[in-house]
Amino acid sequence: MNLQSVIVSQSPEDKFREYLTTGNKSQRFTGQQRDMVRFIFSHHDHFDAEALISDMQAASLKISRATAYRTLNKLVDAGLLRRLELGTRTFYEHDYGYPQHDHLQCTKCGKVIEFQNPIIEEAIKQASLAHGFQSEGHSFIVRGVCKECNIARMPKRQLDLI
Amino acid sequence: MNLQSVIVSQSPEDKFREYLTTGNKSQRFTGQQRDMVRFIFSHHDHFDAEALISDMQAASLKISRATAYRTLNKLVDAGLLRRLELGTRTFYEHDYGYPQHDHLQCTKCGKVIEFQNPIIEEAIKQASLAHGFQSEGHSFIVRGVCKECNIARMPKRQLDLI
DNA sequence: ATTCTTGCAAAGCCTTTGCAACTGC
DNA sequence: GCAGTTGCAAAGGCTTTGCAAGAAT
Repeated sequence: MNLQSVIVSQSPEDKFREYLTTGNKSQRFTGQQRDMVRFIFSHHDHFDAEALISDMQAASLKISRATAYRTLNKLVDAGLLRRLELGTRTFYEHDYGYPQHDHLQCTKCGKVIEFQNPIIEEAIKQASLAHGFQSEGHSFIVRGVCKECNIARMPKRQLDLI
Repeated sequence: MNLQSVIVSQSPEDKFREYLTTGNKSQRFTGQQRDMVRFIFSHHDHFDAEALISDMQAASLKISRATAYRTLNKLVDAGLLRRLELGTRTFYEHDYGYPQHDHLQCTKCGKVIEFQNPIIEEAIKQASLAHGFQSEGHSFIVRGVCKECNIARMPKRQLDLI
């Protein structure tokens, strides 16, 4: 996590519980779901389903693939997680308690860097207005090479010039 | 296509031929590849592999799935096509001869609207500078509801107020 | 002739799903 | 006890790939 958290009154676990029982729904909050929520909100920055499953298994937590996928979908629906489509793979990151931001993705090492820029909201507003579009969300990913990879790739001679 | 084309000196076909033989490569330009390039650059705005295959078959052009996928990858590599990751599906759009732009995607009807805004380049510049990042490209997709779908969903009473 | 491309079908990857056993409420 | 959840393994999409036959240069 690089950005400052947003202050929230409920714990992720409570928020999820609330979601599960809101409206006409009567979904259950199971032990496995509780483990997932706790694990995700104490450990991960952004991750994909497979990484979550193996990390939880490594932490001796019981988790089956099917349940992991099913619960991830619920967590997104509940507003706890945000889906992050990097290339063609789906990653997840904290949504609840974490500010809106965008991403720089390094094509060499795969690292993902978060950044914030209010200009982007402005661009969305302008484009929406121009096309009578009602925006609901966005995905903005800048691909390139991060500072570390850039230095590593640079021949020594060029480094001297900095 | 909604935006004004960029003037290019070579035909897409010639540019692809050039790519195939540039450097140490000695790749062949086959009839099927030629059909694909011609078809894509005369018909499609943006499309996915399956749509291309069935559209070409409907036009009585011979095309096998494997070759379509292989050639699409080459066309991206050659700079003729740009990959457009919408959600978790891969679409393609013209890159050569077509200006840089971004997308509004309607979550109701699936329509994709192109827009241009120089502010976005500025945002990329700022974020890259702040993180020592060397940007190579980006993907910016705004999800929401397009004008038509918005009107269709609106009760008659509210329409009267417009 | 040589080397690359094609086409089929099989395999890969990620994700969803049918169904019987199980469990939270 | 009822309705929702789990877990397995199978199936679903989309994309890649091994290999023998075919085509471009």
